[in-house]
Amino acid sequence: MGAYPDSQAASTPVFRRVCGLCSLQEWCWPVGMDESDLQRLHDIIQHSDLLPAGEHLFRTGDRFTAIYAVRSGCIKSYTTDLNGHEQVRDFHLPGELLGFDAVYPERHHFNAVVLKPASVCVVAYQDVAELSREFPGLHTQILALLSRDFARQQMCVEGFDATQQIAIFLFDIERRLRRQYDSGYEFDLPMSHEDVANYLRFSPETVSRVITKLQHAGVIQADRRHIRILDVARLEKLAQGIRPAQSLPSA
Amino acid sequence: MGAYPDSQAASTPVFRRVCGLCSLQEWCWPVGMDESDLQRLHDIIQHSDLLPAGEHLFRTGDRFTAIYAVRSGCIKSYTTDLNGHEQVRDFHLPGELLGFDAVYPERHHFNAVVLKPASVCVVAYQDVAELSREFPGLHTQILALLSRDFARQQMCVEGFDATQQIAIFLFDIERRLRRQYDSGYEFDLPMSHEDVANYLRFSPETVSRVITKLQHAGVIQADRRHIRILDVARLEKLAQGIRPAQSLPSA
DNA sequence: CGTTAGTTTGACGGCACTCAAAAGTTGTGG
DNA sequence: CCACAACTTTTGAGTGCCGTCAAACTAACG
Repeated sequence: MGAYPDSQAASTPVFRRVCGLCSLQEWCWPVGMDESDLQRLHDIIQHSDLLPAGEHLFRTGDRFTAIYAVRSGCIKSYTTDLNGHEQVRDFHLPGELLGFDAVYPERHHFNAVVLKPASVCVVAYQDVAELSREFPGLHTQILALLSRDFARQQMCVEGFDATQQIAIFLFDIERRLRRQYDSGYEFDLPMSHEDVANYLRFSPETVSRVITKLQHAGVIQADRRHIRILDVARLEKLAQGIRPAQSLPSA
Repeated sequence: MGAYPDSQAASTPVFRRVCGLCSLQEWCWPVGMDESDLQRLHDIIQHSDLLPAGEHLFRTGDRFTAIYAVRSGCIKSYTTDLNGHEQVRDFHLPGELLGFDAVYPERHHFNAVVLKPASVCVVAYQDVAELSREFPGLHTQILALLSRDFARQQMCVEGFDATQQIAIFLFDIERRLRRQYDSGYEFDLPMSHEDVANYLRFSPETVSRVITKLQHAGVIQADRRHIRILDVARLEKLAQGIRPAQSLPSA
């Protein structure tokens, strides 16, 4: 599945150092660093092997030690409420950060589990603090990434009804996956409909029904998790909630 | 209303320097700074006069120049979608920051308007960058505040139904107002029911109905915006979504 | 005192949830 | 390779929560 080379597997159990030239830089740290700076950065950042689905990066209550940058695959963050009900908080795709939630009060607020086999970069938080003293732009960069992800996450609950929500979701996921590999508006959802439904606070049945509806309307083509956007402009209109002359059959 | 002295009004139009000892420090910047450090900080931070309701701190698209810390009153942040519908994003109470949303791409993503006459502290973003070079802990502190506010905001959309959502909301607002002034679980909502409804994505009628229901159940006492929590434990249970033996009449 | 905005209350309808079952897919062991 | 189990997705029927529409009421302000 990997669209780019991903580690020459080794035997170390958890995280190990790999990179010659960190594939992360182009996504995460485009702060004005020269060759030798990057070398130092690589000495600090730890790259994981490919983590299997189901493995946890951290769990609620774990002590905050490091931040993670997703390089490939997909991470799901979720909480479990007092009734034992799981609530998906976010999906983390390549080029996105997670872990900053726990800066205060130094404990993680949620669980992070691998959904689709993933490799991540790990930076001890104390190293971040140290690094940012040397590279003043780094903290701005971190804030920019948090700012971007925050805005994105907000977007996903803006929908008025299920159709708009899911249009937003599909449009958003496609754009984020595109950062990694442009596949011409055709892609596989990294998560199950059940996770999508949980994330958007709908039932899995509703997700299925809406996708079917979008398909009948000719906006997308879908076979289970495999999605192909046929009419990008129309999907975007739906995502933006253009209601006048809504051309979708309501049933 | 002010629980603490708030500026000896002056004639300068927008923001001006005031403080002898910044009232913000206890909320926002408890980084190990000594007396003289604080003095320098005060030379940089600008304190506003009391801003009247309706005044905007910034609007969508405005260039990002500064971050704001609320000292008193209440700020509402909101967006307006393509249909002209207003969507409330958050309420900002004393001790909370806003403006970091715009670190990337250097434009504000939403509007910020004064709901209840407010005074704020303003820090030019370039000054933040400069300051944090001197005070390594400052950036951690900023991240901690963002982390806290982020977690809080997440919490407010976790509700399963309208009753739980509003219980969460009331419980949360009370706790945040308490930072400023402990009034024994009695307080005035700084925003209209309409804004609450918009924020929680309900209709104003639903908010009103739920509040009435909570009142009949003896959990709170309410007269329009004035709220008094009678049974804190029960409200917290509702907020946490304890469903077994739910003791509220459904009508 | 009149006007306006905000809140409360009621009746009705629709969107999404629940319950239920079938169809398709994936994984496992014989 | 096939059979079986477990899971995911799809589809249908009925229900309920909340939105919409509407009207009465209260508070605030000039």
